[in-house]
Amino acid sequence: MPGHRSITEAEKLAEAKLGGIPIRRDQMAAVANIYRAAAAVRQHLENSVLRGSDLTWTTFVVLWVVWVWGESESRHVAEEAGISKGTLTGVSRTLESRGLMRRAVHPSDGRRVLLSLTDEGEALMERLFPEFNAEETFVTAQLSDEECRRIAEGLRRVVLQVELHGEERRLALLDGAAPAPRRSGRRPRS
Amino acid sequence: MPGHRSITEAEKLAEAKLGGIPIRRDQMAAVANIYRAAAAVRQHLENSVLRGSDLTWTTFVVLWVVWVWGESESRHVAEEAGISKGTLTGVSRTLESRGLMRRAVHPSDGRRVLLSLTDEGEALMERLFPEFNAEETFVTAQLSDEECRRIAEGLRRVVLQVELHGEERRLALLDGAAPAPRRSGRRPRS
DNA sequence: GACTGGTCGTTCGGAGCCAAATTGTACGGA
DNA sequence: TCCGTACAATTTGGCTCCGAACGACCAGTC
Repeated sequence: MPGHRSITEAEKLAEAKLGGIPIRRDQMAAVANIYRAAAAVRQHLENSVLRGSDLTWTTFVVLWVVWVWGESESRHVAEEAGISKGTLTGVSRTLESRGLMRRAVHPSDGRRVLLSLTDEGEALMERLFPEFNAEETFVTAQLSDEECRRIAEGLRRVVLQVELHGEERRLALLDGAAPAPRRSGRRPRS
Repeated sequence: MPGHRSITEAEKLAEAKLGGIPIRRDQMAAVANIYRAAAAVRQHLENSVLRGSDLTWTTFVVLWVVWVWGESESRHVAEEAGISKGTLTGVSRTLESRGLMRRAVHPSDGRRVLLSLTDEGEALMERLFPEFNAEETFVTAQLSDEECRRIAEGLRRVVLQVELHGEERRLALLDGAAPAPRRSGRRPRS
């Protein structure tokens, strides 16, 4: 498990490494812990309630989105679930093959695909969600309701900051330079 | 981008779906936002400072851990970086092949491997870390220092809760039943 | 020395993931 | 009707990740 050596200690070492160049420690600690917590929570949930139903975090989130919002177009589902359209294609087909999800073409626009839960999927979520929520409660057991709300609100602001200004910021950083292609992924044809 | 439909609205829908079964909303919102924020932050950092040096989040974290803590045994690095031993094997070899990291067998125990940065790796981190920290500051720009500290502290409690009591909890949930094997992963030889 | 049990890192199978390229549908003008 | 553009999902390629199985190694015991 991560974090046995304290983060605050790490901050000091990092600062020493840089010999005087100042570091925003609070921001560093916040980001580091966001990621740690996300990984810990995901791992715990996959290894407790989800494993039993043979779901991963991603498949569960996709099911959850469709369950909550009802029949939806797939690009919206991808957006809500925080995954790319390409990933959703695979995930939704897996779920379809397991009889939990339906995929139908939009009645008036042949390009779009509508996702909805089957009765079986519906039943699964009704059973699973309370269990899931119980584990959410477990992992946050050291926080009061008020603290949970505070944290949720703070993190919402982080997400919003990136959504609203991230693109612009990245462009500014590049400063006109070439956007440096991703190492993985499909290569240009030529 | 995720989250255009509000989470609070989703909570109400989920509760309605369950027809009276109570949900811990604050805990649900906290967990959902932890994950959203982690994904958003990771994406922003990979697409800004890391992309230029052809690093992913994981490779950067591994470099960072070794940079901060100095030469370390690989199982400790995996633990600190929050990745599995298996993943670290691949990552550290990639970094070695790029001349950023050294891998040496432990002088007195032939099983262990010691990881350290090369001069080139050291130089890269000295250049990169301030840039990284600047983006950490960017994503948390809507939060005060005090709020960053509060959030970091709250999330630390979440991580600790899972680390300290997660295993026990998962065993209790299974209640003696078989641990339900993972779908993916290496199969027995037989 | 040969067992034995425990602890390393490594291997490997399957799922996930992104983003570019591609395919297919829609729709407004020539 | 035939284009061209726009926008939808899908395919594809490369990489990441976990975790079970595995093999190398260590220490203790007989």
